[in-house]
Amino acid sequence: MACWLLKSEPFAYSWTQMVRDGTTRWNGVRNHQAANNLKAMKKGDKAFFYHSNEGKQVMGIVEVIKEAHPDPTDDTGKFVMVDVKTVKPFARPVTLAEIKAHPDLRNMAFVRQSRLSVSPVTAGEWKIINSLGKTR
DNA sequence: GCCAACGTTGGC
DNA sequence: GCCAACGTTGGC
Repeated sequence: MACWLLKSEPFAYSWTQMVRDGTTRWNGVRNHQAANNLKAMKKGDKAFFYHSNEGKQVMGIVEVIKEAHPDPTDDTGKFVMVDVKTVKPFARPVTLAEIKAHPDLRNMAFVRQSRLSVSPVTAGEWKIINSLGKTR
């Protein structure tokens, strides 16, 4: 199982809405590197749901339930989306400041490349953030 | 509100 | 095919 991090602006699509919806289509990605990450996702992969801008914290965990398929909101027909479902919220959101302050997390792909909206997470990073978020 | 990082566009 | 100009994202 691979792990990922999905970024969303709370004003565009918030964790609250994710929990309310239960499942959602992760559309709107228009960056090739992010799209390549979407294409690499397999059913059953897990991902952190991160609030960018307002919030700047990891809110919880979602799971890929449908692998990359065409994004109908893309006129060019080149970009894809995946479908995800809510798994569980963190008891305590993990902030960007905490991640940057942690020696084993400060080199995470999404910290180093802040504009990348879909990024890979290593098994070690996954474990640490889970324990910080008090899930298990 | 500012600015760094980075992607895209368009002139050559 | 290069690169300057410009736009966008996202942290501060």
